[in-house]
Amino acid sequence: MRCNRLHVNGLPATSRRGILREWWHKVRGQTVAAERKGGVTISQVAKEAGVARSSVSRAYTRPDMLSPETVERIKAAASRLGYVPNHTARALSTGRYGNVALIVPDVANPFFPPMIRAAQVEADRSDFCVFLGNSDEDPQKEDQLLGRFSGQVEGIILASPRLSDERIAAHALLRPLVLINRDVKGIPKVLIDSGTGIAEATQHLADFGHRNIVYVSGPSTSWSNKQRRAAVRRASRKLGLELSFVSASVPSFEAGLQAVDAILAKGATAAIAFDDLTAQGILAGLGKRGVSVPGEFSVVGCDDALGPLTVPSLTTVSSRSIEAGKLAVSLLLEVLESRAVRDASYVLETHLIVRSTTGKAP
Amino acid sequence: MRCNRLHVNGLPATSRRGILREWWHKVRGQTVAAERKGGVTISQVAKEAGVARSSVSRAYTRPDMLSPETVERIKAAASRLGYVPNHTARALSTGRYGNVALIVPDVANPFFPPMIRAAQVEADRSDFCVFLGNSDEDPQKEDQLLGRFSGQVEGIILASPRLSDERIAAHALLRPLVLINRDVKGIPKVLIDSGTGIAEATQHLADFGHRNIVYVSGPSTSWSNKQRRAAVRRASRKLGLELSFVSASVPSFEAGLQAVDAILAKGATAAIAFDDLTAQGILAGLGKRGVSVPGEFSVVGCDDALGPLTVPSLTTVSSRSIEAGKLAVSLLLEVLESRAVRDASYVLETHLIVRSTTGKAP
DNA sequence: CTGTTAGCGCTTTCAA
DNA sequence: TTGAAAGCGCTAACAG
Repeated sequence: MRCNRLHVNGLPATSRRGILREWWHKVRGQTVAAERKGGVTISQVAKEAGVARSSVSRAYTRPDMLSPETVERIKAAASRLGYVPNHTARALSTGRYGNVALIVPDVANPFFPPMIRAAQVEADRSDFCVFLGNSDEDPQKEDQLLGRFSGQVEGIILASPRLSDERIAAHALLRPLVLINRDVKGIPKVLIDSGTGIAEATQHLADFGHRNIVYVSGPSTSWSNKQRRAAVRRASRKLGLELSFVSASVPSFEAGLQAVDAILAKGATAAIAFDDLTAQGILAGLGKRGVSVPGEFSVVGCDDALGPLTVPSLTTVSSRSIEAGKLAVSLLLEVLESRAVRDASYVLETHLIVRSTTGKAP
Repeated sequence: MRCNRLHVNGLPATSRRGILREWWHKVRGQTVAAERKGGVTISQVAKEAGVARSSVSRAYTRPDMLSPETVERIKAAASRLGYVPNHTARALSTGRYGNVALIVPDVANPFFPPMIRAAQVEADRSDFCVFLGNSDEDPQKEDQLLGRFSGQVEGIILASPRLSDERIAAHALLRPLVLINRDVKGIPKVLIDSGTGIAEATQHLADFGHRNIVYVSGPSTSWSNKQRRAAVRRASRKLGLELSFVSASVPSFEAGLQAVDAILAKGATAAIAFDDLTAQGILAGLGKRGVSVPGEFSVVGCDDALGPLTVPSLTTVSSRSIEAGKLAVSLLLEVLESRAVRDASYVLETHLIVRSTTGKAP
């Protein structure tokens, strides 16, 4: 009974097909019908089980609406045919995709992977798949990704966007949107408040007798950067420290390395970097110039992206990126469920993690 | 964790809607119709442009079939309404999803992000979106993800799968599949041959006078682990080194840290670790026990996941994960295009990168 | 409880 | 070059 149906339409199958089919049977033990393009449809199952198509549908979505035996019979027929519900068709019909998108500026920046992972896990718990987008720190690209995704996802999470407030707001009207580390009015967000940690860092340096420090800033369109910059400024003023700025526009090891000359030229004895990657670059540059850390110079990073993994281990500000990823997803799902724009902000505070790259001023 | 401020703007939902709509007009100047569920449809554009729905469709998919003015008129109407083609509906109709999935064991393992990024970029070049899956090093989870994705993607890339050959083969029948760092007969794959690099590493240690070394192995289901293990074994035998094994079943900093006692107990003077994360953990553990590196003990990692970023910088084996990601995608797209299972294997060779964690045997 | 009947938004023959 | 119409596979009223 299994194999006959497809042969009836006459055309001799190529021998290649034959081989494939045999293998199929060995591996899965399913009927030939399943070999077709996409797969078995609801109609075939309906016919096989002798019920209406809607009943098959219900067997999967609202089994409680059917008699147990019917469900049983349908499921049996389905598995006999190797039926798998078509996600896409379902989405078209319900308007629910069961997908969310996550867009980050750079997957390879160690700040993001833990966040991505957390988001992925959380989405999975609610049976959502996640699209990942990498904007390469480019607003244009970000905009483009947003557009491409928005047709097939329930909602979007935008992490550390480099896009303008206006464009973000525009997209937020098309799809539920949740922001991470960006504050746009009316849009739900998760903010990692590195300000608190940065303030502690500044205090920490002052305690060690540093009087002249520099903040090595990150991307100009980054909310986090603005926030951190403001925090050092505020704290320095309060503590009477001399503060100057050096800019490393892209957060990377390279950028930090290249910033070292400028940093040293400022006559500072300590630097607070936009992030750990930059800090690590600075450390490398300092080493290359024979400046010892923390003996002659102190460095603090931000985001605790590398953990205690490096030597000397980096004094940094905790990041909470894992919680942020998880929260963003659950916030998004909540918004989706309530179908209302909850203008919520979760703020995660941070603190200084003292390790080995800071010490007494020389 | 200090205090998390949760601030929710508490306007009643109804009045918010009014405000939202007004804002909409300000920001985008679009019609209220666009506010509806998903967005503007082909029919609305058709009406606006005074043409048939099919023409609107053609304006996007086969503009050459239409007169230039008609296309123009349609595009104009479309942008006036803010029309965006519905990816899902299109997929249902054509059977082409325009998506690929990438499944990795652990996004947060620094080996993968560069690969993910490369894959993402390459897919993007051909206008494909990528689903990201994180299996958490769990075969079950991997299987599950495979199932969930397969209904909405063109093809799947499985990086360093922990799944059995049988299950992989089974999935390969349902969807085009490309493997990274796994060798299953009949399935196209990209292999990073760390064997060459590992052999060099062993030679390097022998040159430094080490006679007793240990290989700290990774996940038992990992193809790369088998390959590396075999490579050290082969090289050690050839060089007449004494070799023992310690197992760190999950590749992580933690696992490396915990393996140190066992390593020291073997009486070895050098260790080759499954990957850089593990190596870094070993380094930390050694430091904790006051064993100096490379003075008293040499360590070599694998995958060059951390670059020269750490201090002392890790002697390791190059990884080529970026090329692997890129290749895997282009291989997959090629398979999709030709609709034939090209049983291709790309093999990327590696080499030793000598940095600062290896030295003369004590 | 279950079947019938419309669609979801788009593509794709087939005619005109 | 364009339009009409028939689906893609599934869900969701609305009747029985």
